[in-house]
Amino acid sequence: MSEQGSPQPEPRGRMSAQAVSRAIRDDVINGVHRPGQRLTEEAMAARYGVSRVPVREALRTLEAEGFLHSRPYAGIAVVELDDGEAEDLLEVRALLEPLGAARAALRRTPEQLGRLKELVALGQDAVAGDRLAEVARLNSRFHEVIAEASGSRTLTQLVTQLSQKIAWVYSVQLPRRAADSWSEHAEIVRALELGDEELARSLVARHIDRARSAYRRRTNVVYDS
Amino acid sequence: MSEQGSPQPEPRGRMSAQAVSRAIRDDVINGVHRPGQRLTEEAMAARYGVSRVPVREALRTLEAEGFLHSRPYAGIAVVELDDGEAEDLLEVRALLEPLGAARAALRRTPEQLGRLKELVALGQDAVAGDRLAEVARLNSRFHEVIAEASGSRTLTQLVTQLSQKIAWVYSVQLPRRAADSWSEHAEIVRALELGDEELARSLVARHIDRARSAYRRRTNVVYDS
DNA sequence: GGTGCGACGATTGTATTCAATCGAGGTGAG
DNA sequence: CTCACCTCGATTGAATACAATCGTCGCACC
Repeated sequence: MSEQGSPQPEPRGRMSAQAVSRAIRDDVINGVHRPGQRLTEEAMAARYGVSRVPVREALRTLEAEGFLHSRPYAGIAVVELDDGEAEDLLEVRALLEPLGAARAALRRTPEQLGRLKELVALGQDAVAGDRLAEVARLNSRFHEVIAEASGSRTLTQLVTQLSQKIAWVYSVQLPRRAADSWSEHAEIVRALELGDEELARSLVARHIDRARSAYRRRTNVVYDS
Repeated sequence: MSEQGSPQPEPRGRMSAQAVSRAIRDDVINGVHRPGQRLTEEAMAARYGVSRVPVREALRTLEAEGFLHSRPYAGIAVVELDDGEAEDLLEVRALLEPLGAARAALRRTPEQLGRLKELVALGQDAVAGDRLAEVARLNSRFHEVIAEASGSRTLTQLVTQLSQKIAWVYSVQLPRRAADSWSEHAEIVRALELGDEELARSLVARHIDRARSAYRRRTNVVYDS
């Protein structure tokens, strides 16, 4: 454990348990807390400027989401990523997201469509500006919003977990990025706007297939999703 | 909120946070806490014989798992099940579990095979003895063990969440049960023992399809999975 | 010199206490 | 009579304090 130079790395006012949860999750996804690293409650409390109680609640949440692992009295640590983990995540996503997209084409609200367009704009902007962490975050959010638009709470929850984990895997394992996927995102939004169920389904399926093969080649396209 | 006659309904010694989490989850699945019902921290603390702190941690865990829903200062309540929720769960499971079964056929250990055989025996016994809650629990466990045997942490986590939710949906919405599915379970175990990937995949796919159509007919087979 | 045992420090788990916020019920003015 | 406002009770959110447990280091003993 290295000494902590800065107690509050992001002093965005005093955080509550939910905010602590988000902050720790972001720090895990962005590699601030590395896989296998042990997270002591007191260190987290100091880091985020709260007491141990909200920290514990946040850690339980993240444990349930699969980012952390704990055993009684043995402490809590960041999950170690298996080699096959990334491929598993992409394979499962390849099963789930086309289904969600097809439903979203039928059920999306105008508000959701607007948010998606906004996300595409922000994403393309972040790509142009080379802001990697922001690209990853927007990517996850994009797929989460589509899942929400499917109207299925089950799909929403699962896709949200998956896309966050995928962003994590990418950021930890691959320090590169891709730009093209955001034009595919724009295509997907258009299909949703048209309400074309099968087009949305196939576009998302192809989109994710490309991400998978790009990942397999370990080259170029990353942060794709 | 009716008055609490019995402070500790299951006095299995003093519970810790993890045990409280399991206990509340079981009570939700078995309909003790009904959908929409608000769960105050103090009532839970009294019910399970601990203070509010471990209760809060358990509630955060269950919230992340999707059984409960909370908003700041608005309290925490059992999620209300949509009408389409059950079908969504079954549809997603129909996508995921055949994949898990195929992998399990290749990677299952002898220990896991033994546990599955034991579960089949226990399940058939519980069916014969008409112990509904136990049948549901064993059902979930059976599918969870197969997912574990797939060697994919992603699949394990998702299938575990799904099977528990499905047990919940069934127990809340349908007060009937089925016996036959356990003979199908036995068939699946045999395929895993043979190491036949495609047989395992197709048996699980058919198994879940039957559960889905049974559910749609709203008759006979329940607690099937 | 190696090994087993025991005490200490560190960390987690829980309880108690206090502060912040929300909603319901009452009260008074219009 | 209706509605706005305000006060109060209840509940959640957070901090502090205390107890239980684990790992490690050191020492005695074999």
